[in-house]
Amino acid sequence: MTKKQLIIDKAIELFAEKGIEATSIQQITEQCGISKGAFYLSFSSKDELVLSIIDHFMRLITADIDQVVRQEKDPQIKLYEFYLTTFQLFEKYAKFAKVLFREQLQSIHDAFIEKINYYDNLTNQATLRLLDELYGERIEDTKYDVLVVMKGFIHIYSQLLFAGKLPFNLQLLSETLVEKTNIIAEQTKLPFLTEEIVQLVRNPAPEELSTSHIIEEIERLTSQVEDPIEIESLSILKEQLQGERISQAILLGLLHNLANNEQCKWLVYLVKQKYTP
Amino acid sequence: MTKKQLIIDKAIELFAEKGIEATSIQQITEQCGISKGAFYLSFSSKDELVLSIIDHFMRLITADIDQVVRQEKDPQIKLYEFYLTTFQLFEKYAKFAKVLFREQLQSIHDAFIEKINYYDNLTNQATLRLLDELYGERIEDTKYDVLVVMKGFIHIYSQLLFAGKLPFNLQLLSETLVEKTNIIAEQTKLPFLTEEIVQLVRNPAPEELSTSHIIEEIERLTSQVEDPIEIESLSILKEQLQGERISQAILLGLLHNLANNEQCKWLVYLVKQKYTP
DNA sequence: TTGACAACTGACTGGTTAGTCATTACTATA
DNA sequence: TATAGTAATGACTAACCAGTCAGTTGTCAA
Repeated sequence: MTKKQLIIDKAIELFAEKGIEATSIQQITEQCGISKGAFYLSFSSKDELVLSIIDHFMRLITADIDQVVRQEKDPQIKLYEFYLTTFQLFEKYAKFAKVLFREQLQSIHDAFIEKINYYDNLTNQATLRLLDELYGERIEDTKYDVLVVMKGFIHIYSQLLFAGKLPFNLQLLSETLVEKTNIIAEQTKLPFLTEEIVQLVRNPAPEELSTSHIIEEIERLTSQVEDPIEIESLSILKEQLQGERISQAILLGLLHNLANNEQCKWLVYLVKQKYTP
Repeated sequence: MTKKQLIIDKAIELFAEKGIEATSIQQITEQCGISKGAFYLSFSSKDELVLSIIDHFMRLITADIDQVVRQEKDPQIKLYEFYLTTFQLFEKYAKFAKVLFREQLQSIHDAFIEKINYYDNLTNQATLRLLDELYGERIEDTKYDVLVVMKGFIHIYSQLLFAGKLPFNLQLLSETLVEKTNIIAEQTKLPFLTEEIVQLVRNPAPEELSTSHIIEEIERLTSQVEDPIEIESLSILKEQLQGERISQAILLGLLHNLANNEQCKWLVYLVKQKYTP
């Protein structure tokens, strides 16, 4: 484990316990068994640490959820898996999720909200695509309401999950939420949200999806991954993206090689967003 | 306005802007135009200020919502009014509500969560009574889920309210939530929450409802209210509660006299809880 | 063994915090 | 006007904070 990862792990623990604001760098370095100076070799400031943590976890979560929604499957099953994956991710990254819910509207720094909003919007996009597959034109008027209600379900049941000490039956919970979502989507006649939310659910900033940004991510990963297949895949992927014609078959094959490595999930997500239908 | 009230008002503003943790006593006193020492004449610590603020607003909110639910009306109309009142209260005390949502799961101090939970449970009790009126036995299996879903609706739409700069059409929002609530309550077959939540929605601590506690509240108010009718009502109320036989007619009449004064709302709520069916 | 370089340390700076308390200003009664 | 009692002040303490940097330690190659 790199020093950076160690710091992130311990910081998350402390943030979850006491909140970001109330946790000092001192306490984090003590928990890590390193000196204060060593912290500043890995991160230039406390803010950078927090932003790194948000990026780190939100990328994992966003990529996983997107992957579930992109599958070629019965949309009803995907809806179930969407809920289940979401709750499983919250369980897996419980401490981070606690921090997230905790500081939610809270700022300390506008940059934090902005970053969280950015990833939130990405997930909203994926969810809207799923809703379109599920109900299509039938919920044209109410789709934003259905989206928001789904987020409300997730939000409030997550709170219970965190308040109670677990373990909950997440499969059963997801089943009941699928039922509720279908009922709401099929029966709701009155829309509330129309255009206001379009601003809130705005498209993600496009610069993230530039080819050069993706190439950078590949180069970053090249120095981190160890598996030879993955290294070669990254190398070929770079060539493909820089070449003139891109073979979908090769692309998908390469992404498949990389999909199981947590570090590469974000890259896979970015490439799929940009180059696959 | 008392000095205490001035401090509460300005503190709420600053807390809403920057969060509780990030707001110093210094800043609060500067905003009030008083010295640091003067603050400590009104509150013994920052924690006491925060707890006072929570009490102050949660009492107003709890009492108002309880009053809506207690009316003798068509339950469907009460459901609508329940939502509308909730959102109107959030709008009225927007700054406090922001602080509440902001620090939500956050502790800084366990005492804060405990207090918020206490009032949350009171509102849950009122909501469950309303659900019983609305759907009775039909939702015996799913009533806790319906309760939680209602809270999810309120939570997530409130977040939108706070994120967007308002103004939203709260009447329309409440109408759509009535529709959604009815749909969920009448159509949901699969229960998820059963007994776990009974622990979370536990009854409020009973000591709050002791007669002596209510008498104390009357005495506290006697030195604060100015309207002669209200002063006399408090005096007679005290006699009634200390006497052996309590006349329901007199009681209700007195409560009616006091109901319009914001300061007295909590007393009215307490007496109704204890002495009226 | 030596030298070069990177990793690491922790005392230190300048700043902010909650809370205290000797002192002063004000107010009301005699 | 004199006096007693209360309200208010703000300099002060001790603790903590993020971030810095001169100096130490560890490592590896020559």
